[in-house]
Amino acid sequence: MTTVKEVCRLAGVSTATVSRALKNPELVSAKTRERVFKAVQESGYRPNMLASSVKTGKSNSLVVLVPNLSNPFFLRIIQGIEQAAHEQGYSVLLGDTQGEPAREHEIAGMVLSNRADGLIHLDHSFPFSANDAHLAERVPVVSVCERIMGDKEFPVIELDNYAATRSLAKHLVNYEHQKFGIIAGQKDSQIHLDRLAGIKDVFASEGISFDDDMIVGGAYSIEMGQQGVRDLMAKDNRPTAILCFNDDIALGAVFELKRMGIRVPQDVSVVGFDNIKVSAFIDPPLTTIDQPAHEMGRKAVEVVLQIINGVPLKRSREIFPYNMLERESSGPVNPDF
Amino acid sequence: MTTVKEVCRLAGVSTATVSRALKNPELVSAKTRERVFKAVQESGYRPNMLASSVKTGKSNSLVVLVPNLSNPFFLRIIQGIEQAAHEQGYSVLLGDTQGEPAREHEIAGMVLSNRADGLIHLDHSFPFSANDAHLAERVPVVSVCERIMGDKEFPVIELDNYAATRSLAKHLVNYEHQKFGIIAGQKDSQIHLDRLAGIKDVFASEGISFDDDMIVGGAYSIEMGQQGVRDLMAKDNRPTAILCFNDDIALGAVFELKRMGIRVPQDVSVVGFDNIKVSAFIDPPLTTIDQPAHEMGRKAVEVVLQIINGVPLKRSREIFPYNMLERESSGPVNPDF
DNA sequence: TGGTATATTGCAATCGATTACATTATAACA
DNA sequence: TGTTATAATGTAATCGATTGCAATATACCA
Repeated sequence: MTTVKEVCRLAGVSTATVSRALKNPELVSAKTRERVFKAVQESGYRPNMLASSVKTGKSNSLVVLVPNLSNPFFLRIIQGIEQAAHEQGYSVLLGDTQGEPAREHEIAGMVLSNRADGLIHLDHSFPFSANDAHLAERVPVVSVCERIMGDKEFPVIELDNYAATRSLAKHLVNYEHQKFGIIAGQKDSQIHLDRLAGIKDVFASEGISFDDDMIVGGAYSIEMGQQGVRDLMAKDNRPTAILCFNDDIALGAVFELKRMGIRVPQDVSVVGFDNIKVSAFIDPPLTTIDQPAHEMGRKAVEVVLQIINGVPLKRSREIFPYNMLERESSGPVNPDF
Repeated sequence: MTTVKEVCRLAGVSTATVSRALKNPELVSAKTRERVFKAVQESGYRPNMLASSVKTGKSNSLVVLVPNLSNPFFLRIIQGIEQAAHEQGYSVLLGDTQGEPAREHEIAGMVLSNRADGLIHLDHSFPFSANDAHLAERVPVVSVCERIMGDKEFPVIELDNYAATRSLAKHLVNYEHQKFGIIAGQKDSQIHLDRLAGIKDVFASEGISFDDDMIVGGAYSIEMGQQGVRDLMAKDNRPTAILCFNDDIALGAVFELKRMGIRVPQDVSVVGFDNIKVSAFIDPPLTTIDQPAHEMGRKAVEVVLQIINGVPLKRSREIFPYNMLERESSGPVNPDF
């Protein structure tokens, strides 16, 4: 591999000059600069990023922890992250944890071993091992769309989940629905509680009775949506409206309802959450909450870089606006169902 | 940050011993080893990966070039890559190029600057800039699902695209279809040619006339599928069967056909390619070619690591088996359409 | 117990950059 | 032209690890 030495030889200057010519050209005379550039060109020299990182102490990369790469919603966030990071000269390390704590610890450890300067977490778990917990104090961490559990409060980029599900619930209540079902994702997270609270508060103020028995689910997947529908429809008071805590669940729910011969939305209304791309193109198009995932990803980079650079944060919680998209999967209640 | 020095101090040994205790424990006596471990524990020491990478010359990471992160098919490949990489102690750098050559060059440059040891390319473009082309000679590169254009032949992990589209075409011909439309993705790639050849050869041997005029498209997106359907249906001889070159296109095609009041598959059959997750859950479920994307991603890692480690490759082209999934978006021709 | 083989450990060079400090060249000015 | 301020360059230390070689400690054997 060609190193700076080779360039020195070709240009007849010292390593210091080469380094300066490339990083701080203004410190080097125009003549020498040209000579160095030509030597770089000739030799095909590329500075060894790792070596410079050792010296500067910055790896110029961020690591992103994803609970499950197959969820297309995360993709939009990651895309935003990747773009913003690149604009700032950072590269993105990807870690798919599959929800396994061991993997999380391992990947989060990258920040501790100088492989990454900061961590963006797309899940609610505390990503470090108990052993490393105290080390995590000094590590730049931001979470997106979820709040990280545990003692330490990390900055978070999120949606007003409470208000968003309120909107959804009101939307359905306006259509005269009285009997509801909920297919949730992971139930141990803060966003689950927020979303549930939003719904229940609407029910309470509208005088709609709701039993926790009508909450099913447990994972953010299409299959969970199918299973959830089967569970709900087996109950005594079948719901006429189903709130799904993400679009994958809603997709599965719609699919399963239709398979069972139940019409959407004529018999049962279904609403989702996230607005993944396909939601607009299924039959019927899904009523859902649009999260500005791309922008949220970008914001996460902005915030984590502020922490890295020691810029004080204006606030530790960035709340993004949501947008309820009323499409055709929800409609007036069917009294005969 | 705690460095090896701190551990030395606590354990009362030299840096060499600490390094060995951690990397080659068998070279250190049990007693000292324990002392070192305890010191590591106490100090919360984490070896600086970058520093060790400088010395060893290996970054232990791979960079993945994705043309467009919003295509869910890539996700499955990336997931396979990420898993396999992690199992081998490698981490994955993600680069979303958005098809922009400048971005590609920049990201591919990571391998040249020692930031990554190898490159996995999910597109057909030659990823290096003209300037770096000669440097690319010594760089471990593998492509997945696409063949990289240019003089140099890189190892490739791919499907037998020719045979796969043959199967699709035969499947439709068996249903007595005579009038076909194709909605393609990027038309300048090898896989496009392979897929087209497969279809045309079936047509030729079956005596079906086909005009290139019936090939529309140009991008692998849902919107392209919609546009493609509009283009095809505006033609004099409307097709009764449409071959889409990926599932996103097919999704858009099905959506648009239904929107136009054309039934799928009763009036028009639609087939896709890739088998993304949702394809099984739309209405109607999509007939498509299942690519073992996850396995292909894993294979890509295996191959690129072989190149990195100087293990001679058995073959430079790994062909994976495809699987045609006959679902409900395709059926017998409707003579009255 | 003495001597050799082997297991442990430390010293110091090294990886490929960056950068503080020292030195030399150039410019500016009286 | 001599002096001083400034620009340009070089020397060598440094970042935090790894590792070849040398030195020392222990084990083994006669």
